[in-house]
Amino acid sequence: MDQPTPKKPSRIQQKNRKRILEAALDVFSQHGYRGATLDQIAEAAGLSKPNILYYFSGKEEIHVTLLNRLMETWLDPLDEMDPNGDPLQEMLGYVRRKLQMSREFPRESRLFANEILQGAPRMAPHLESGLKPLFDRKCALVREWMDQGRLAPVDPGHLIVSIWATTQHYADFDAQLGVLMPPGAPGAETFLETLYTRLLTPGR
Amino acid sequence: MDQPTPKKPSRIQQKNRKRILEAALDVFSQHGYRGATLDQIAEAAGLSKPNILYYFSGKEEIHVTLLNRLMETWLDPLDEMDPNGDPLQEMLGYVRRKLQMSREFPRESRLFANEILQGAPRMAPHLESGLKPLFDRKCALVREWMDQGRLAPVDPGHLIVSIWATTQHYADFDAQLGVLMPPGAPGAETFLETLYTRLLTPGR
DNA sequence: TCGTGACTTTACCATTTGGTAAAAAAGCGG
DNA sequence: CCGCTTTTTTACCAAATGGTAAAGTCACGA
Repeated sequence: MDQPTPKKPSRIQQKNRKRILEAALDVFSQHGYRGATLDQIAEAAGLSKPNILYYFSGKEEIHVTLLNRLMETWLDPLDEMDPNGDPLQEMLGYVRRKLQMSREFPRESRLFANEILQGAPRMAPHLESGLKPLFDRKCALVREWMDQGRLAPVDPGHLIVSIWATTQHYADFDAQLGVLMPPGAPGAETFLETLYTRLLTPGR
Repeated sequence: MDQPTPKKPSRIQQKNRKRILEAALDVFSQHGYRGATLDQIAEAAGLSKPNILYYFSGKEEIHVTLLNRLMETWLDPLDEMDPNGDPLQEMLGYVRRKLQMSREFPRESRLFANEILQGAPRMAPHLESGLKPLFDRKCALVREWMDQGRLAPVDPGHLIVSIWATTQHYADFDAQLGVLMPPGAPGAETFLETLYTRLLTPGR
């Protein structure tokens, strides 16, 4: 009932595709799309270049596959925000999850940042169809909370964007932060919790 | 008294170097270092490739020149923070100047972001020698203000980093924001002013 | 106006890069 | 162990790319 045309992928195929994607994530996140080469990916994956092209039709398909996989998990923290929870705690929980995700998947974060920096040439559709609706929904939720007086009023859109900005920064600008602060940037959680608590706590 | 070894650059030399750097800023900021090609830069500058290599010894020298010029102006807003001014107003003024700079020089912002994302291979020395000392100095100033009770206490380092993150985001992630919000993201100034006012206003 | 040095162009190169063809080698069900 | 499919390797290729050599062309002071 579920393999009409695409045959089931063999074990070895699954394994090698995974290895390639893993290697490609390393390379793309470090050098960007154009800066990455198939040879680099091949070496990192421990496979020959033509062998990689046996599993993927080209460089772009690898990249697109990575972006697709990324979008699946990238939006989870935002999606998990619960309309029935305590507003402030929900917001802080989101900040915490997003920061943790940046820390846990810095390569994914950089892959994303690289793509956006370059004008999102291979991801514009995803933004429109995947991110936009969720973003709008959560903006509405936040606005509702504010209207009810359960969060201090600010522009919901800018609020969410600022959360992305601050949390992603720790992954994407690691090279800069490493020069300025003790590695790992301890205290980021505390700082961001303070920041958003003071911003969002209602009633002067 | 000021041309010991390097002869004075002729008018035409000045003009063409400027054109090349202008074109290179376009190209590098859009495609990153490895994604940019000399041919692209040449075309954007309206010069032939070998002609460009008459003015610069190679691709890397153009890039490094841009980064050097960038650092000169990039730190100005932070430098302008006045120890004798009103703490909160100084901080808000810094946020405003930084945001304005991101808006006015988005290419420079992206050039910088690209370089950092890639691990700052051509800029690490600048960070250490140019940015670090200024950063430390301003952290000390902010901490002083907090100790005097003139700003609400938070980690000064994370505070400054968060200002970079939020303000740069508007330039660097333009492609993403364009999908989510009305173009130009009006209201960013207002939002950031609210954010940092609530964070930093002393006394509960 | 003429020579000389500053600037440009034309014609190339060697390497790298994404990608292909086809032969060789594994796997694997029977 | 056989035959067929899946996987991997070897040997290439055309285009792109950073860069060079050397022959012009231009500008301008004497």
